[in-house]
Amino acid sequence: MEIKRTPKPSIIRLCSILNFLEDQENLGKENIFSQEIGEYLDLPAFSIRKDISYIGEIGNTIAGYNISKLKAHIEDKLKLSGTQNTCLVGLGSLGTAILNYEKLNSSNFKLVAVFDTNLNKLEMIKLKIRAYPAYQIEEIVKKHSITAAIITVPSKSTQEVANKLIKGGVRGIINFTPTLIRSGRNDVVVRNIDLLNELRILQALIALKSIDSAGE
Amino acid sequence: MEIKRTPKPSIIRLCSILNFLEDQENLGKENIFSQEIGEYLDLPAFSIRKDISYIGEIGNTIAGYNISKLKAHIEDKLKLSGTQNTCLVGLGSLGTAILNYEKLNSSNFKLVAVFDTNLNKLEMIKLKIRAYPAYQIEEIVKKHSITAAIITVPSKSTQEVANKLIKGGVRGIINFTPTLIRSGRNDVVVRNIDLLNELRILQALIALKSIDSAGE
DNA sequence: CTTCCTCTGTGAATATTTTCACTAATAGTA
DNA sequence: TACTATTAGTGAAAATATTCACAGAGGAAG
Ligand SMILES: NC(=O)c1ccc[n+]([C@@H]2O[C@H](COP(=O)([O-])OP(=O)(O)OC[C@H]3O[C@@H](n4cnc5c(N)ncnc54)[C@H](O)[C@@H]3O)[C@@H](O)[C@H]2O)c1
Ligand SMILES: NC(=O)c1ccc[n+]([C@@H]2O[C@H](COP(=O)([O-])OP(=O)(O)OC[C@H]3O[C@@H](n4cnc5c(N)ncnc54)[C@H](O)[C@@H]3O)[C@@H](O)[C@H]2O)c1
Repeated sequence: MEIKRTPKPSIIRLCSILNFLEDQENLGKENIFSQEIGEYLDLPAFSIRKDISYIGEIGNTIAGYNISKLKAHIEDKLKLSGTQNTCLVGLGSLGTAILNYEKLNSSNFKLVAVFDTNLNKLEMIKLKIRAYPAYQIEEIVKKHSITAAIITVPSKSTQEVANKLIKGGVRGIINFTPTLIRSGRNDVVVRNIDLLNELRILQALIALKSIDSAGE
Repeated sequence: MEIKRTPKPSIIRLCSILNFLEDQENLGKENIFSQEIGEYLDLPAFSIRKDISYIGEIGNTIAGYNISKLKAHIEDKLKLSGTQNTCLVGLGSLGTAILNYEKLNSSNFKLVAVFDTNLNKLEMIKLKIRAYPAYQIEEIVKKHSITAAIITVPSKSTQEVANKLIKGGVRGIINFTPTLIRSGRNDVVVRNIDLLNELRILQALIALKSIDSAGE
């Protein structure tokens, strides 16, 4: 059944499943059961099967899933195939760390530009990725058809940078800044990742778990 | 009503609300309406009120919410007050960037230790935070009652590091590594943050939005 | 003192997501 | 062939979360 819509949580889990499948394929595995995927993601097997079922029938009743087939299927249905031109804004300590992230290079996300206001820093880059001053964001984003961006600038510049990116045509932003971005449009997706907020969520969830288990 | 349990998504949103309240308080604001909070978080006002209502009545019908009162109330109910001893494992480029994160210093999360296997790197630290070799993780975590940890080691060492941390008594882990952690226990909370996975989720959600709006 | 206005808090309705129990497929085996 | 064992796929039930519409609170204005 093609018409059924996939719940957002399922989409997010499918991305994690994809990641796991890549690892398993690199380890030389060819087939995998929902059970095994579930163990990795700490979810029951039926939940994995349900997630996969949203994007169509693909498994085999006796050998489980063929890894490369399932991988291709998820990529296809979630529109994860094809190269996505990506950029990074803010070449401070966090931005530099992200440039070192080797796993990104082997993915379909291609870092084609980095931006910073500070020209001295720009001169220090030894990487092959072209660096530009921040005032060129809109122009370069357009020129290279950049669709996704990673923001690692000081908090107060976040919204300004986001505005420029969106104006240039970026449709997805990962924001490592503590300032939330408002895009004002519903065709732009933003994921905010803030360490302090994550720590708080962690702490609150731990407290919740304690209550849960007290009730058992 | 005290007995009602707070949904997990509400808890997570309350953490973001708290963050916003801090900013507003620093800006000198004293009172705030659910409407304003909602605009910031891009949610309807009734949703903000509902979230707050889970932790009890606190608002005023004419002036909205008193910011410092609401802040204290959220902190109290979500058990976010009190100092949490925290550590960082893996002092590479990402770990170093995180040590620079100034906002953490003004929070209740106190970084009391950093760990690395590489002793040369340990010698290079100029910070006040004590650094230890990785084999001391369990011992130091116990000694300082560390409850939360941030992992930024190479992917293959992730699970091993997590095991040591949990053995020492850590109950919350933020994992910046692409390898998911399995704690094997339900009193340990893990938040996995992987850039590549986030980019994929972004891309998949953008595709989903396109479908959505096509249907409108 | 009454009316009006605005804002919170919330029960109930709706929507979404997860869980469960079962069907069907397939291969190995006696 | 018939039986067993194993695993995917899936409707339906249950659980969870979001949305909505309105009651009630209380200050301001006349
Ligand atoms: N999410 C996390 O876990 C986490 C961790 C650490 C830091 N941070 C946040 O990430 C951001 C960057 O942190 P950092 O330690 O790398 O800071 P940093 O000061 O080292 O780097 C910021 C960089 O942005 C550049 N910049 C400033 N304004 C700019 C603009 N308008 N356009 C383009 N570039 C601009 C600066 O020149 C600098 O190179 C901060 O907002 C910080 O709070 C987040
Ligand atoms: N989530 C993200 O956005 C993101 C971005 C970049 C990198 N990463 C990931 O973060 C991790 C660290 O990245 P990096 O660029 O800082 O790498 P890095 O190599 O610069 O640093 C890793 C550090 O961990 C130390 N280390 C190795 N084994 C250890 C162990 N068993 N115990 C303690 N310390 C140990 C090393 O000595 C080194 O200092 C990697 O797994 C990388 O994939 C994540």
